[in-house]
Amino acid sequence: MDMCQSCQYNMQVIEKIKNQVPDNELTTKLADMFKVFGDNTRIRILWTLFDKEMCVYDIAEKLSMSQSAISHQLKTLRQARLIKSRRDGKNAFYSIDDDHVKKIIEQMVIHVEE
Amino acid sequence: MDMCQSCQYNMQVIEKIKNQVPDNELTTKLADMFKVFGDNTRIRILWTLFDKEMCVYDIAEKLSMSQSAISHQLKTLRQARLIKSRRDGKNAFYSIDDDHVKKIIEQMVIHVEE
DNA sequence: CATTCATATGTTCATGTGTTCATATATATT
DNA sequence: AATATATATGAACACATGAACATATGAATG
Repeated sequence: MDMCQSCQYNMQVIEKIKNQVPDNELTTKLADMFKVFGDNTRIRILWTLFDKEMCVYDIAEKLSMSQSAISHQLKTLRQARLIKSRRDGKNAFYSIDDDHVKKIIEQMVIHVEE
Repeated sequence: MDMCQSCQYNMQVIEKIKNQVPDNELTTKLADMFKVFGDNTRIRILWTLFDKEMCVYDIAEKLSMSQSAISHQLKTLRQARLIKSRRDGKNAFYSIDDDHVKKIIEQMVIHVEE
């Protein structure tokens, strides 16, 4: 079967993982990154930003949550480099920072929907 | 560019995600599943099981942790259906339950290693 | 059936986490 | 400069979580 670039990359990763003692530094990084995804509010924020940028107020409104709660979670997501922000006057617009973020969520959707 | 089956599936998922109000039931499932991955011990267990089944004692030994701690985490992983177990005499052998588990970890490895 | 080995589980404790509330900062407008 | 609007931040609280410890269960073996 033909394999796209992304799947070829995956194969390389599998080879790297196989038969190795788990590297604690790497697994810690992985776990920490999974933790950032492991909150309903943050997933909903990422979902909301999936294909467009939005300002804080609009995210809060869309998710029916307080501006403060959203802002706190945006900070967490920004620190993890999953989203980026840009200021435009009084507003701060947030968007997904990395295509991997989408792939990771997609993969999990595939998993939980089976 | 040619796309493999897996990537075509991803495209379908993107379409599903775009422009939708986040479905709270789905995002909760996603977050809960990410949470299970979001612990260093559990990631190390999954890593250890990546290409072979192992019994509890050997996992504990390999990760230099107590049998009790490993057993507790195995229970969490089993409840989330990420691993399955089979008994053979006195031993319980655990293995990855679903190829998605590998893909999800691979995707995250790709992400954190950039 | 008593013992041993492998695994599972209940409880406790310390630590981590998410939200709320109050307040601070930043930018635009008058 | 004063005010309004948008966002960020700090502290506090309730709740979740992971490991340690003690103990229970289950299976093999004498």
